[in-house]
Amino acid sequence: MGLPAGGSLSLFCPGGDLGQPPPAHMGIPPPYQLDSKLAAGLARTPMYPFPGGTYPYPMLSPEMSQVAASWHTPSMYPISSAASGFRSPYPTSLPIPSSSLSSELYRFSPTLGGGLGLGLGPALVPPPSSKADVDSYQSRFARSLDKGGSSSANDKPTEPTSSNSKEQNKKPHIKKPLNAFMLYMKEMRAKVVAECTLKESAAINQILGRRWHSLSREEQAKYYEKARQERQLHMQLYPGWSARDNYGYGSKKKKRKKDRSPAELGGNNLKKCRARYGLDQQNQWCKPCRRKKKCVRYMEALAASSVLPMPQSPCSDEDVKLEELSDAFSDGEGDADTPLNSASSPGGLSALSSLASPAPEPPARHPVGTNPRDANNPLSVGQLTSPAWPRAARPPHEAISVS
DNA sequence: CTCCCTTTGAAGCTT
DNA sequence: AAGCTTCAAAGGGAG
Repeated sequence: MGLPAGGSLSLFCPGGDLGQPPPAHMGIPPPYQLDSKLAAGLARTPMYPFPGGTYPYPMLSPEMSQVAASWHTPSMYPISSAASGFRSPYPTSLPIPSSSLSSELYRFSPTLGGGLGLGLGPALVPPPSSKADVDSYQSRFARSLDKGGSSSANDKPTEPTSSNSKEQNKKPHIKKPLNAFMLYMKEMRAKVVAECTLKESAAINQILGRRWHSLSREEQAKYYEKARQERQLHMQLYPGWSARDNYGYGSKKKKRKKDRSPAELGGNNLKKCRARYGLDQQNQWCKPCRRKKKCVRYMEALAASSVLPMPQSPCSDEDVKLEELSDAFSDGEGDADTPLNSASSPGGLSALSSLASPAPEPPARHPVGTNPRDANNPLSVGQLTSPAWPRAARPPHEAISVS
């Protein structure tokens, strides 16, 4: 599905030498934060299999390295002050450097920064030193938020300024500040897209994820610093804001990847069709499941079992889609063997990453696209320099995979 | 039209 | 405290 049809992604990005994923600074934590999470993250494996033996993007080629270097030229990150501070622990106190403010503002006010805000020079916009300025930024930001609809509970800083009731319904919500990787993605996405004909965000993000790992510490530090500044500015702009405010935002994505272990929830009845019937009995699946939508049976079971109603996505496509992905590599038999959960969700991954131990054991299973049985798989354990799948402990729910 | 995918990281929530 | 979940961006794909 998410895969570029046809498989051979090399077509999408000529000159790709990504078959040699860069260990780069694998395991090197952010400069200011030596936590296991990142280390775990560094070892993640892309979910998009890149069949055909080549990782289709030249992100790691020397050529690209040069490009990447140019991307981080001072002109792009004129925040030399910030850069200079990367090495040392951050001065945790405000005030935020003006550079950071501007970097933040581009995001809060798209009109200021455009899509690739990071590319903006810092001093383009003065920091919201005055309340009027802050209000201005807030309102701009709020206006930029309506695209997804919202049901956020809080939203104190931004009241619905829109005229129509529809927009009032979906109160603009204050979005989370971008983290380092998100900032990086935002900046680099266009370049990756330009270099490759590939446009699918999922695939692009995989590339960006790998590139992220290939970045040097200093390069990553820039983004961590940026992210930190974003957070600080965000706190300034919206003192009372909490990430919790956005939970359930838009009524979608809610618990997208939540119920990963139906068994835990109540046995077979609470299994989704895929888990209950297996791949080879898809004809038994409920219609939504076949369509990769909510599993009605699951929903019913949930309701019947008085478990909290699941507003979303019980029939997580994770499994299904990953099946499909994994099927591209190994037919069927490996299904239960595929790291469905790992592959699936951001949440799952995050959770998994948090499980990572400093010295992860060799992965018991192989992420999609790293099937060692596939000798041609560029992402196979043998070929990857970063096979260390962070999951030292296998999530129990993997057992629910249909065998 | 709506939701999913896919990535990492931050933060909230749950146990 | 540790583990888990959600959300942040993005845009094509799929139903």
